[in-house]
Amino acid sequence: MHPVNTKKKKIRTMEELASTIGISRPTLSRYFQDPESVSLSSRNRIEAALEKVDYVPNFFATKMNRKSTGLIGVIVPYLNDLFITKLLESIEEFALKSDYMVITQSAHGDPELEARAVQNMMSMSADGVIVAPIGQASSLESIERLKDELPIVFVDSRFPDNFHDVDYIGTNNKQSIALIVDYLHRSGDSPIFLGMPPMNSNSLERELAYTSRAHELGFKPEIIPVGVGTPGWEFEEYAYQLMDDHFSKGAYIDRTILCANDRLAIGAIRAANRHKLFSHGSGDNPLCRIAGHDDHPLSAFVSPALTTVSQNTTGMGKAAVEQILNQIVHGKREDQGRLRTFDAELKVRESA
Amino acid sequence: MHPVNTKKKKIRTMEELASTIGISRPTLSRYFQDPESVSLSSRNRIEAALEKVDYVPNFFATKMNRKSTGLIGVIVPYLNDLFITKLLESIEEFALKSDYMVITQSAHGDPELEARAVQNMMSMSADGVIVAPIGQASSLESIERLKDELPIVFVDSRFPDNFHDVDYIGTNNKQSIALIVDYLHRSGDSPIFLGMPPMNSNSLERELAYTSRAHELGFKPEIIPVGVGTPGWEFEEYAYQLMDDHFSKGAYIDRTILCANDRLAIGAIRAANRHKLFSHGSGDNPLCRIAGHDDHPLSAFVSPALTTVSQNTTGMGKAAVEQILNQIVHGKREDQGRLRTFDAELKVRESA
DNA sequence: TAGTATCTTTTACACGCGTAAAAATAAGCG
DNA sequence: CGCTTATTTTTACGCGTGTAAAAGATACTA
Repeated sequence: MHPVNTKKKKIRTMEELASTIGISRPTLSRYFQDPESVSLSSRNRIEAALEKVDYVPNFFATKMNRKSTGLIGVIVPYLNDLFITKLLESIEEFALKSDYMVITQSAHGDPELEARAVQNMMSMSADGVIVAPIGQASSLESIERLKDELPIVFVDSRFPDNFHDVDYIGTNNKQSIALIVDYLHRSGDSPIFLGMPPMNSNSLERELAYTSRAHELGFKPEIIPVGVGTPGWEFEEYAYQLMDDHFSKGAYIDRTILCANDRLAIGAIRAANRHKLFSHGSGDNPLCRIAGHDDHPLSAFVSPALTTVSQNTTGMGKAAVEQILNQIVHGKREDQGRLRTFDAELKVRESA
Repeated sequence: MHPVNTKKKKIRTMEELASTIGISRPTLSRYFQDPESVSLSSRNRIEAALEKVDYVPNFFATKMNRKSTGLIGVIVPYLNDLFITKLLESIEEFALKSDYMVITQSAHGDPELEARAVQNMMSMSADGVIVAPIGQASSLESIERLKDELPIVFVDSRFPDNFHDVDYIGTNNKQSIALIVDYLHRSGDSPIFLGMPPMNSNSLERELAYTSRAHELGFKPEIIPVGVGTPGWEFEEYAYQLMDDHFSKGAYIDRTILCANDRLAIGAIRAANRHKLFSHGSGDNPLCRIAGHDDHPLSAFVSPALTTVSQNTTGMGKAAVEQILNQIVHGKREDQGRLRTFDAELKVRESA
């Protein structure tokens, strides 16, 4: 299979290509935007030529003088989280299906980088921007400016006290937390709650949902106090340290711990394993139970496999794209943003 | 803290801004590229004006008629892998330090999307492109074209039989595998090898390194045959299914298994746990040992914690940026690409 | 076949900014 | 203060493409 070194002739500009074909450049331009907009004869000549030639339209020139850039921006808080990357994959999948190109920028947990990402999106005149904000630390000012300029949609997390006119796609935390709380409550000990440091809206919403459901079920909610120091974005490590500390003191060792997300749960499970709180194989009931939230891709692979509730990342990605496209097409900016929340499904595995 | 709604005046073009300041546009243009290139008096007037105004330069126009776009493209095979995202974070960190903007495109494991990503990079005239190819399935043709047009660097994985003139940054698989093989060999049973389906260069290199080291140490290398069916990119699931199957038949249950990467190891550990192959707490020696490769961010959190060797992602990201910048600045395209491989460190934890 | 409606292509201009060359200003110097 | 040189600013043009308006081609009717 020796590759025939048929180096195609390199063409640099549309002008050049047009003249070699023998048509005018604007005709070619229109062909690239919609092959149907050109007569059949021209189309055939163009496509024949494209076979024998190596031409890539200039990205900047094509986007420059155009009402719609065909770009959808995505701003994510960080990348070292498989839930976020799953969401990102889903967004890209559906954006591509609608012939949009996705430009992704990660804030790497840094508000300044998030602000810069916002600038980039405005600078590129993205048709719309899907934002998974880093949370409380976000620069509201910069996101405010983004909102004034471009259609935006929040996904995963939002700002409950601001941006009421912005669409939001997320998990129905009230439902998902109730689902897992109910399960834990009826299958054993009532759960206590391990939250994340108050970084984004999910953090708060899930804690409130837990408390509220506890009251409805008639047990006393109990929340593990957050640890000291700055936990950063290393959720597993944070939860591990915190719970290892507690377990060492004999605290919580026989409790059912509901974690605000799977990454925390994975850290907590690690701590529990270190203290042998799961008595596998020895017949008796485990002392400790741990449950999570999200259905993180690796949650089925830890031991004991994590009982959790699944977030519908595919649905959320699809919905985020739909909402942003809706704004792009209809240009509607209503007083009240549309909220689309997705119900979670219970994933009973081994840890609870 | 009611935000003072000091909506800054929106300025759309540099022309507009220049006229409100009272200087010419080119002066402003030069200020944005290098504030020092403008006289102090102009600089002060410009900076004073920028305080009171909301202006973002047009991304496309600024990149269009310029020899250097200031863009570094990064093409990754997929995003659902924390090793890749760690690498990505490192690349972005160092690119930003050199005032380059990073454009990331994921192939999502699909050769067609990878080819499209390549097109995008050429279309955007990135100053250089860092490519972590999806591997054997990659469209060599499209990467070849990319190489002809722009400076490129391979990272993580490469094409051993082609592209000898392309720089490569990766892990020194020979060293890293020897490191872990030696450790396993001297601390217990000699390891057998669980590879990944032959998808990228690491797959092959690590298997060869294992075999070679086995011969040097004087034990017979043994490689677990790859499973049937298309394993896709779900390494954990693949390894879990494969090893669960073997363990069910009693195969390999008392062996030391070296996995080609941590994601496989996590799947294998899960299978081993299901078959209770790690007899924790019962005093006797574990029947089975499992080791990985990469030091995946979650490998310390599975149980038993994964013994592995760490890839230096930070160093690799830094080196990748350095190499691409080197090509950009010196424009050198030598016959032989520079290979920079990083040694790994042993991370002894619990699983072996 | 002339005339009109329709479809296609081309001409002509615009987009927002970079940059080389020209002009203006400032600085140095006797 | 006039002249030369160094520095800064401005003028003028170009980048590669989109797109509205004008021109041309085609089809259809009477």
